Formats: sequence, C-alpha cells, structure tokens
Amino acid sequence: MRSVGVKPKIEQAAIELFAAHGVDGVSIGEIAAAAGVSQGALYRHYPSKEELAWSLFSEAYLRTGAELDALGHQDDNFAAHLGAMVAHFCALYDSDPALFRFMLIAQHGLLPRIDADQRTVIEAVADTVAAAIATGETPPVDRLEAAAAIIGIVLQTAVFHIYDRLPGPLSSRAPALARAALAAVAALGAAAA
Amino acid sequence: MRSVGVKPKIEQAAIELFAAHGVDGVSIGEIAAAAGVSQGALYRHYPSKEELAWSLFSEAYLRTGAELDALGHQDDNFAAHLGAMVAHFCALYDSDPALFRFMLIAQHGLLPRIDADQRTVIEAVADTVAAAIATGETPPVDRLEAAAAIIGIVLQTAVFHIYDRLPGPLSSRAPALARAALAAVAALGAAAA
Amino acid sequence: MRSVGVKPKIEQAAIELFAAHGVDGVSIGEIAAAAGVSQGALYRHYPSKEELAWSLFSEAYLRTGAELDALGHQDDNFAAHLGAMVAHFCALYDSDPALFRFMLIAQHGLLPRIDADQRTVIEAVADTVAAAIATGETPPVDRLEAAAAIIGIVLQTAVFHIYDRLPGPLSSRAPALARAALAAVAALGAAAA
Amino acid sequence: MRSVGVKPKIEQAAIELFAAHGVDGVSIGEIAAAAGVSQGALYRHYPSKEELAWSLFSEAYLRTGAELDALGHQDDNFAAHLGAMVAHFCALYDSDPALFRFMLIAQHGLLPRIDADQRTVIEAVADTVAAAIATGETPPVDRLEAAAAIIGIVLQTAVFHIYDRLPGPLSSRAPALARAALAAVAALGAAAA
DNA sequence: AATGAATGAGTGTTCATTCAT
DNA sequence: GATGAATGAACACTCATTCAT
Repeated sequence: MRSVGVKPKIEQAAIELFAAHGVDGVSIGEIAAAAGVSQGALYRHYPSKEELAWSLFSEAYLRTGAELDALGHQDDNFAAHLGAMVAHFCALYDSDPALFRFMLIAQHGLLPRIDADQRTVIEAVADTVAAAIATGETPPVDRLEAAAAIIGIVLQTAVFHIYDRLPGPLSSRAPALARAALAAVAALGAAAA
Repeated sequence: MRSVGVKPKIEQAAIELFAAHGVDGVSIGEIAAAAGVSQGALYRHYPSKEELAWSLFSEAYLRTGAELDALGHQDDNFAAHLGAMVAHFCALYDSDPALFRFMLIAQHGLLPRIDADQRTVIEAVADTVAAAIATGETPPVDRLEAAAAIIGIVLQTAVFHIYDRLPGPLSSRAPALARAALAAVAALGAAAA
Repeated sequence: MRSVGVKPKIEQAAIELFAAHGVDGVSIGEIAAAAGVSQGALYRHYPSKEELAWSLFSEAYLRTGAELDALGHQDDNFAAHLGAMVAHFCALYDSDPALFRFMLIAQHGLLPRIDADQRTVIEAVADTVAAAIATGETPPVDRLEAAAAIIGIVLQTAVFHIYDRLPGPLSSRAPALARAALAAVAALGAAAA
Repeated sequence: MRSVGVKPKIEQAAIELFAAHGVDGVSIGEIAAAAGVSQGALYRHYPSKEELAWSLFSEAYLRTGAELDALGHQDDNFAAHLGAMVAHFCALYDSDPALFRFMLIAQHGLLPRIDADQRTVIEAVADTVAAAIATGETPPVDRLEAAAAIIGIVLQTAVFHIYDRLPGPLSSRAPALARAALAAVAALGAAAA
C-alpha cells in the first residue's frame, strides 16, 4: 500500500531522463535508479526500453490530440476555437515541461509509428481550420499548411522557452500567440502580391 | 587521386545516418561502412563521434545564420527582407533535406554548446524584426517572440514536409510563408482584445 | 550454491595472468575466460581493469607490511626479529609465488599510488633496524639504506627462484638469508677503510 | 648530416618512455613523436615495437654483464673485485637512470629471451664469488645464492633511489654497499647457529 | 512480485603495421 | 629514405535483457 505505485514512479523518472538526454542517451539502469526500483522490476511493467518510450510518447501525444479535439465540440467561432486550443496547449506545457521536451525530442524516432488514421494535434488543428473555411471565417487555404503555421508558432515559442530565450509561463503568451496564428492563417489565404 | 576525398564521404554518410536515426542511434561502424572507409580512418579526421556530430552541426547551424545575416545588408523594407530570408531558408532545405533533418534532430543535444554570443538564425531574424520596429514598419513587439513565430512557421512547415504531410518543394511555399510570418508579427504587436 | 564465489575466481585468475604477462599484457577477456565468467560479470565486482589490478596489489602489499609489523611486537633481539621477518616473507612467497611475481611486476606502475604515510614492508623493516640501533645491537646506519639491503637480499633471491636460478622452497634458505641480512646491516655501519 | 642520427633519437625516446610507462604502456606514435620522426620511419630501423624493446634491453643487459666481466680480469682480491663491480654498477645507474629503470621494468617480460649460456651480470658476479671460494677468501657458498645477495643489495638500493627513498648519487653509497655485500656473502657461508 | 547477479552482443576508440606517394 | 593516411584487429567497457533465488 505505497502511496505511489511503482509504475508512475518509473514513468515520471523515464520522462524526465528522456527529456534531458534523449531515449538513446538513458539506460535502463538510470531509469530504475531514479525511480527507486530494480532493473528487473522495470520489465514487469514494460517489455523493453523501446516499448516504454513508445508507450509514454504515444499516450501523451494522442491524449493531447484528444484534448484539443474535445475543445472543438463547442459552436464557437474560429478565433475563439483557436484561442482555446492555444491556451490549452500552453497550459499543458506549463504544467509539465519535461513531458513536452520529451515529446519534442522523441517525435523524430517515434512519430512514424503513430497510425496514419489516428487523430492527433495535427488533425485537430487542421479540422478546425477546415471548419473555419467552410463557414467562410477564413479564406480557403491548405488545411495542413495552415496547421503547420499554427502549430509552428506555438511550438517554437515553447522551444525558445525551453532554451531560456523567453521567460515566464507560456500561458501568459497564449492570447498573443492565438492572434498571431489567426493572422498567419488569414495571410496564407491571401493572394500573392 | 581519388575523385572524392575521404572527409567529404564521411561527412555525407554521417549526416544522412544521423538524420535518419539520431546521433546516438548510429554507430561508428555504420558511418564508416556507408562512407566506404575503415573505422580507424574516421579518427584521422575527427577525434570522436561526438566531435564529428558537433562539428557537422555547429558548422551548418552557424553557416545558416551567417547566410541569413548576409541577406540583411540591403536597404530593403521589412517585407522584402523577411521574404528573402524565408526564401533562402526554403532553398537551403530543398537543396539538402538530410542536413536539415539532422539539424532538427541534433539541436536538442547540441544547441547548448553553441556560444551564447554567436550569431545564429535566431539573432538574424530577431535583428531584422528589431530594425523593422525602429523604422515603424512593425508595431513594437518582443523581438524574440516575433522571431519564434517566424521561425516556427517556416520550420514546422519543413517538419510537415519531412513527415510527408506536405508535398512539393518547400521553395514553392516561400511567398505564402513569408506573408504568414509578416502577418503573425503584426498581430503579435496588436493590443489584446 | 556454487562452491566458490565469482570474486575469488576472478582474483585468482587475474593474479596469475598479471604475474605471467603484466597488467597491460592481459585483457579483460582473458581474465574472464580464465575465471570462467563473462566479461560483464567482472564489472560487477571491479569498476575497471586498472582498479582490479590496484585493488589486488594494494591489498597484498599492505597486508604483507601489516603482517611483518605484527611480528615486531615481541621483545626479541634484533637477530631474532630479523629472522622472523625473513622467515615470514619466505613462507609467504612459497605459499603463493604468483602473488609475489604479480607484486614484483606491478610495483613499477602501482607503488606511486600507495599513500606515503601507509605502513609497508619498508617501514616495518626500517623500524626494526631503528629499534636495533636504539638498543645498541647494531651500529648507527641509515635505516632506509639498511632496509634496502635487507629487502634486496631476500627479494633478489626470490627473483632468482622465479627465474629458476635457485631451486627448492625459499623457506629453506630463510636462516641463511637472515644471517646475510644481519651481517650486511652491521657492515653498512662499519667505518670505511 | 644531422648532428644526431635518427636511430639514437628513437632509442633515447623509447628508453625514457619505456622507463616511465612500461613497454606495453607506450605506443609507437608516442615514441615517434618524442623522437621527432614519423611512425613509418621507425619501421625502417626496427621491425616491430617488441623488437625495439628487445634490442634495447638485450644490448644494455649484455653490455652491463660484459663490462662487469672486463673488470674481473685483474688479479685483485675478492674485496677489491667486488668493490670495483659495485662501483661500476652505481656509476652506470647514475649516468643513465632511465636506462636502469627500463631494464628493471622490462626484465620481467624480456629476461626469458636471454640465452641461458650468455654471460650476464649474474654470471659475472657468480664467477667472482666462485673465484673467491677457490682462493679461500670466502667460505664455500652457493655461488648463485651469493650473487643474489650481492645483486639484491645494490639493485634494491637503486630501487629505493628511484622511488625517492634515498637521496644523492648512488655512487656515493658504493663503498658501503660493497662492504655490505662482502659481509653478506661471508655470512651466507657461516654455519647455522 | 521483486531482486540483482550474470550474460553476451555491441560500442567507441586505440594502435601496430602497411604502403602509395 | 621518409611520410602519414589507411587498415583492421584488438581493447576496455556498457547495457538491454534474462533468470535463479
């Protein structure tokens, strides 16, 4: 009857170490030591280090997408929608920067394993753009190109925060980021000069 | 009288393998095999795998920053400036996508080793924003927040391209990306509603 | 329920191989093979080959000094003292010639790591000489010069034994060696002709 | 027409490095660098590192034996003989301590390669003892046991000098060492009490 | 369920040696 | 004769994984 089970301790330790040194840069022994369990115990919960990383990544990645999806079921206008999404994203980052850094690092190895028809952050954002085009709130743009701009604005700001280029909680920048994203999408749809 | 020296072959092989599997995911043996040289030969040119990765990264990263810097010495207006930078960035990506993917992957481990007072892409973009603020072409914004938005829009579009979410050469999207970046910066400077 | 633990097997194998080929002349793989364990198992007991050699050397070297020290606490006269020390030394050699050869070989690399204020064979012998000078049993001599002569006589005889120049157990020569050492010390103290 | 040929430079560098780190602890590259020549040049003079070490060792070892032999062709008495040998040995040590340390270290690996019927320091000393027994200057003793005592006294004093246990030139101790050696041999021949 | 000793394949690196120039 | 780039077989060491207890 430990107050905290062994699995959450492993996950917390793994995420922080993966975030700091990359998946390949962390050994099972280090994770076990940080979690306060034996190496063998780790294998009772995860069949391999790769599966541990994959499990942590896919769960966090898909959950984030699902949360953004859930925000979209209100009949807000595009600006409100986008603002809610950006705010949610920033709040997630502020609540667990290590998890974020882990996702940022691990994506290059693990994104290809995400099923193409899964709903992710990309689908959630792209669909929101598509809806805005349908209602005429935004000129017709490539939904994925727009999603890239929106996600890029928020993500790169988070990266700057990670590398100490920008101070304070990310959430305080959420309104400005949302405005910037909205403007970027509108500009994408404008005809070339 | 080999047509190609051994060092370029090592660098080409290393960049492609690092881009595909990450620095930690590639062995010296794999690099040597791909370059068609022995493992020992590698150590005549680089003292360690870590130094090889660092040398490739820092050179490419700083060179990119210097090239963007060089674009800024014309007395263009902000929009033209930004357009030239974005276009140059996209052209670089198109000319060597593997190098780009490598930089994207390796930054998490190697960016901290970049001297804080070196001029990088970030400084080049941020200074351009600052100049635009000085001439009144853009409302006053945090130059780094603006740089994050600009870089994020371009970089994330490149990431989507890497993961096959967006087709065609990146350069064909450069004008739209530049418009989006310009609009995003302007929006960042607008007062909150 | 192995009859012999893995650590003693490693130590035995290492001492014999080090004695035969020197520390640098033996690979971890050879030690592991001789001990009948895997290479990795070795690192559970010693952090490196260098530490394995150092641990074996310093333990044997300091233990030998401590044993000679222990012999000195009886109120024997100098001749009896010296005889006991020489006899003990010869008995040690006879009981484990490989350990001795190892110490002989390894001293050139490892002696400098022995703390200067540790009690070793040298201190034990030199102090015995000093005590004999104090009681007038021996004329005043440089205690270290005397220790060198005593140790040299015994050690070089052991070396000749190792290289098959002298047969039989070393212990059978102990009385003669003790007489020779005693005479050498006395002669060191005599005035030059 | 260099003032110093390449071979002496290689030998000097090799002896000093071998003396400091042991034969196995020095690489060809280090010797070449210390000698100021290329690695390849080394192989024009010696077919391998082992042969270089062997050549340096056997030449110095046999030369020392020959020099001691040469001292013995005068019709001195035993004491004078022994005194001359010890003095010569100490002078050799003082003139090139690195060569001595090299011989001390290298003997464990290279002595077995010395032909059993070669005349070495051991034979020179043992024959001198045998001659003294024949003239009755010394009681009958095992000539090799006596040689061990004599050599041990001198060598161990040199070892103490190397490890900074004894100061000053070894030659200043030669007379005392010779007296001690003489007394030790006489004592070896005395009947046990 | 948990441990931690043991495994053995794999890693980055060194180095004696060769050889085209 | 001399050079130094190249080789390839070691080497010390790490680590994901297994398994007896």
